[in-house]
Amino acid sequence: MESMTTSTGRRGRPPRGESQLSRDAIVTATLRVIDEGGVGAVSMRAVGRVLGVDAKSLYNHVEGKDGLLDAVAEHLLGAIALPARTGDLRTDLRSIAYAFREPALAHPEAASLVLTRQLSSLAALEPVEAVLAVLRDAGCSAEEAVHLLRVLVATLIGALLREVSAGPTFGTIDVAGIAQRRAVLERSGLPSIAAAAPHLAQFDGAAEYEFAVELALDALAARLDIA
Amino acid sequence: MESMTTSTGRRGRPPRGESQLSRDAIVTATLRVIDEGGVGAVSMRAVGRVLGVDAKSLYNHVEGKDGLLDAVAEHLLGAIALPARTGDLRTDLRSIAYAFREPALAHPEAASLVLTRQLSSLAALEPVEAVLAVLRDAGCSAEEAVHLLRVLVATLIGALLREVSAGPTFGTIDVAGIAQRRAVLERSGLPSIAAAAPHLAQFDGAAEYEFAVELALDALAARLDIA
DNA sequence: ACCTGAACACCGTTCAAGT
DNA sequence: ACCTGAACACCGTTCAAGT
Repeated sequence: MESMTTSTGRRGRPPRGESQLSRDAIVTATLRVIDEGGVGAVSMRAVGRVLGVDAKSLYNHVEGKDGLLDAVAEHLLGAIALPARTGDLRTDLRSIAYAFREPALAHPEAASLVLTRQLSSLAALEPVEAVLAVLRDAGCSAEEAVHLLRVLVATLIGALLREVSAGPTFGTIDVAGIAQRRAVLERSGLPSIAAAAPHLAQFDGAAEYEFAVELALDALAARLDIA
Repeated sequence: MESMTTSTGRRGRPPRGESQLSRDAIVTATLRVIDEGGVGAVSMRAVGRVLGVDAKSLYNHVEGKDGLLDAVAEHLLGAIALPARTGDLRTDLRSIAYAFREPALAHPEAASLVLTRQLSSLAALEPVEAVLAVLRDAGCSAEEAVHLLRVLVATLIGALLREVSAGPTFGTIDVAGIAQRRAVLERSGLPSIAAAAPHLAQFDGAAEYEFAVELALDALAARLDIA
């Protein structure tokens, strides 16, 4: 048993290039930890374990645990596949909105990192550039473009945050679960909630996202027409 | 020095009612820890220290650390002062939106708890009831009311999350800071970002929130007219 | 250039022992 | 009913010692 561990009781760097640690490998390993146990399961030791390496080795490639989580968030942001522009405002913003959702759904447990952390890297700027470019093309001023960008992003982040934190337990068509939530809401004693209970007890992430995107696009288009 | 500590080396409950631990006192103490050091500074031991009590005593009033953070979030939600209804859709929703922002600003470091955690308590339902009641009065169906509620909440949460995480370092009128951020953005090599740099480098939380609220109200009112 | 042993000051939580 | 000592299995991080 003991002979299988990489640690041979010696000290210092292992004799051959058997570990091949890299920032990218670390990020991937962290994503695996997150996918399996959520962000709360991330620890330097847990990530090291996945890589067969001591936790302290990570410090050579990443700025502590916080830097590690930043790196994961940046990786996900970089994974956004920005669509080619067509020239139509609604089409283009809609495409970006859905592209933004993709990495969040691929790693739902990690999504809050992207949505919550303040990132200043270049990876974070690319999607911003894409939205601004579309808005500028539609003829709005730099100042207005920034404000509209921020409202749009706020809406998307809020919607995604709900979707990923509602999670599979809420989202699925689990008849028993829906019925139970509905019953709780009906018993709340709050009239409007009781009346809306059947709809409050359900949640279709895709449909809600679409609704939010279209409403935001409506508002945005209306604002640009009078501007 | 040692004589001042409450621990006398003995075991068991202290002789007199000197600790007076309660769920409420614990929540307040936790808020103090958060205000001073952020959510990351919260630990059972740190909260116990504020109260002059052993960390393990908290377990008699709160379901572990997670339950503690839930309790804080619920406390903040309960602190929302819901306005009286006037009967005008825009006026009423606007008032609720600003009421929602208040506790977040009072404890900016704690805001993410409210915005991020999934709460199922009754405290969390009151604001929902308020919004639904206004929407129902305006004549929209239960189903549409739920969707509009969710978009509205998503927008507010997204906007607040940005505001509190942008923090005082970003928000203030720190001329040097603004200039520096602007320079970074201009050097990014992304054309639309460079062009909008002066506006991207600045952030006025109150103004942005107002903009987001008005845009959301516009969209909402437009949707209700044709429904 | 990069990995680890030793070490430090922390964590959350259980449970039995006390009052 | 409620508080704590003892105890356990964890944390993040520094730094010098190794290759």
